[in-house]
Amino acid sequence: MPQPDPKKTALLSALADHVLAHGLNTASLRPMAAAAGTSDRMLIYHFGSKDGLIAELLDHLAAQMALGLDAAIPPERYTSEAELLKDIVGLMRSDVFQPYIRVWLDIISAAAQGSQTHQQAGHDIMNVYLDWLAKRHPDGEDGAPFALTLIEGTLIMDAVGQRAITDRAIVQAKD
Amino acid sequence: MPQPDPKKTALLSALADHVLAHGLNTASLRPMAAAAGTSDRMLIYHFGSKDGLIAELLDHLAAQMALGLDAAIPPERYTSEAELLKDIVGLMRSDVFQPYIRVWLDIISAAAQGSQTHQQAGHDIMNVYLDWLAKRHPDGEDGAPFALTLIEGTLIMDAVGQRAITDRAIVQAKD
DNA sequence: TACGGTATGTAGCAGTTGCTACATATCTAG
DNA sequence: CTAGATATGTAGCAACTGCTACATACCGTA
Repeated sequence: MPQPDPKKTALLSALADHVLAHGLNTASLRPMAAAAGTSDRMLIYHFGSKDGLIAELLDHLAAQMALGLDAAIPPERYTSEAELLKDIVGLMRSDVFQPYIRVWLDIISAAAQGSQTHQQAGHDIMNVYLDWLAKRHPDGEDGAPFALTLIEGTLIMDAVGQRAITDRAIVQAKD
Repeated sequence: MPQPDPKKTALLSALADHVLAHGLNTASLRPMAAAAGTSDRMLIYHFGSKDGLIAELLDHLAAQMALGLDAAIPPERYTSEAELLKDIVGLMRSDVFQPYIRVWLDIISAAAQGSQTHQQAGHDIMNVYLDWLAKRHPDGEDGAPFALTLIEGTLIMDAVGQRAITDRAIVQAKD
């Protein structure tokens, strides 16, 4: 019983835009509602609670980002891990993906604090990303976990303005 | 003019305990004050603003964790990168360090959202950690950036309950 | 003993939080 | 045509946010 529910989907799109622009963990109902052209009252009505809203919103965002990833790097196997890593890091630093990275790090932070909602979403997203990588990595499924972990590390480095460390790390990945 | 200011230091210790137990980004003045045996009024008086408090608190926490790291793994050079990584990941998963990791991921999240205070602290912490690693890594300064980035990645994997990916990644680091 | 900085308690302000009560519209099925 | 679900607006609640005004205490110096 997959119910697309166009109303909710429209809301989620507007909410996603707002969260990508203003952050996830600091988002509160009233500003979100304003951005979506409704009231906090309506958000609770449709999603039951803020937590319910966040759960659906994270699904929506994950699907959105997955589409973007496929479009940016088609599923063809690289011959060099270093090249793959370089392309991905470049992608993550692009204006298109930066907002998603910010939300992603918000998810991580909330998950680490014990939020089941965020941990669940993060867990699923990682599985999708792992598959995505396995299709492109020279070593397929065998190389994906390592590459994925390294890429996540680069997100942290970049977030605190340590791009130089990122850059030195990825060239040394396979030497 | 280094002013240790024992009053502030005592406050910071209590505040650090509270933040390690309850999270950084969700911490507000009144609960913190209660944990430190004062009032929000006094915290503002001593630190000027919440942001000022956070800045000093992050310094305090960073120094505290640096001590813990030195105590846990003395500065002796490993002969195997895999062994070093394994020990560090084990350390980061220990009950002693888990609270610091949670705070660390809070710092990352806030830094990514553009907080100068958090980005600055995160930047400095990474430099300290890089030095720490260089003294223990088989390849010294040449190997530290790679190892550091990989370790940061493992923190994210673990946070979303994907320890299996972490484990597969670190055994493949040097093969 | 009077004075001036340091320190601290009590109240409070204006704004925000997630969420609810209640009334009312709109739409759909019998 | 009418009953019941679906949807939406208006108000409001109690708790909490960072921060400030103000009055008062302490405490070393002159």
